[in-house]
Amino acid sequence: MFKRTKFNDTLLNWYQANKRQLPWRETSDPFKIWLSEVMLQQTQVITVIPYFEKFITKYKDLDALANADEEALLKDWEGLGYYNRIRNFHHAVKEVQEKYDSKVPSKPEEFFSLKGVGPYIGGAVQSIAFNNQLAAVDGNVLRVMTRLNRDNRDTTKVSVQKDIKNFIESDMPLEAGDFNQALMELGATICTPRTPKCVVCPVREHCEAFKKGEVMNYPVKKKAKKKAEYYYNVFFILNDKNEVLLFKQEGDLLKGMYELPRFDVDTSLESIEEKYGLSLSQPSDAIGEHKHVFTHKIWFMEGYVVRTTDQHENFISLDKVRDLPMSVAMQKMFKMIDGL
DNA sequence: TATCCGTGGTA
DNA sequence: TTACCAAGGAT
Repeated sequence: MFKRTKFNDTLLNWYQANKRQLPWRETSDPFKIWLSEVMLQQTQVITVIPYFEKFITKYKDLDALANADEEALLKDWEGLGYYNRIRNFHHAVKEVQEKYDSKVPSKPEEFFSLKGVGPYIGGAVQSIAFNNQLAAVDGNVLRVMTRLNRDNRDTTKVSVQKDIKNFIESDMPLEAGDFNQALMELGATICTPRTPKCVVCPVREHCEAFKKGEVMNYPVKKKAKKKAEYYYNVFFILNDKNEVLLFKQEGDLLKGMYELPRFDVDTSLESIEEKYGLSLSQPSDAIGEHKHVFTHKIWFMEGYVVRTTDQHENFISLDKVRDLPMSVAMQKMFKMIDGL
């Protein structure tokens, strides 16, 4: 273990002199700080910035977002991924509106009970917005701490993350929010995964891995599973008014987003006709193909055009399609029929 | 606890 | 190309 007191001071001083100007650092509004942390979950700063600006412009305060329609929020979130984040945030914000008079709870136990608030977001918001003495342990912090301590435990384990959180909180500086952000900032800009800039690291004298020349050995984590591959035919089912058949996605993946009919490649046209109660023309030749990579799976999609003269309540004019929340996978499919 | 959730960037 | 990673949480 390294000497925490001196380390804390050195890191805080480095942070004050080197911190990046980020939009969410220009506000003290707990609602906006919370929103930024939800967006930043598993998402890079550079990606989040334009979405954060759009949201705080469109939703000025907690009530504005609480009163918004879920579909409008999903549309604004479109392209950011992990769509349950905004659905959970919407749910949580409505709970704050009802139970806490639209004021973000400054009591950790109340805040942690809200949907989508886990150890990281809870610690981050409570420390940054209310200066509660809690750690915010993200991937940056895990990397920094395991290098400092030559901690070779598997950081994908929640138990290890929890232990590191406790270690940080055992000697938390008074400026808890700044300290959490300092640890993350160090990880994001100096103590990076592939090419850490140890030569300019303000705390390298405290770093056991640096002293041993083993920085690249940390963090230790279990290898990711290979992605499962799925092969689909995706259908543009068009009626005589040139409207397209579209459905709101159910299940876990992309829940709430709209999608074209998507079937395993060996699905017969007859079973599709039966499912929708439509009489369909023979599919066109494939109009394009697209590979889409998710965290745990890969979709290989091939697009086809099919015609029908039958009625169905899910036909939507192509003009209105762009107003619906749509995953990037489906956006790429729709580019195949531009000009059709 | 292990697995599932999006998307874009990098070496 | 492949694998990894990014201010993680729910189940």
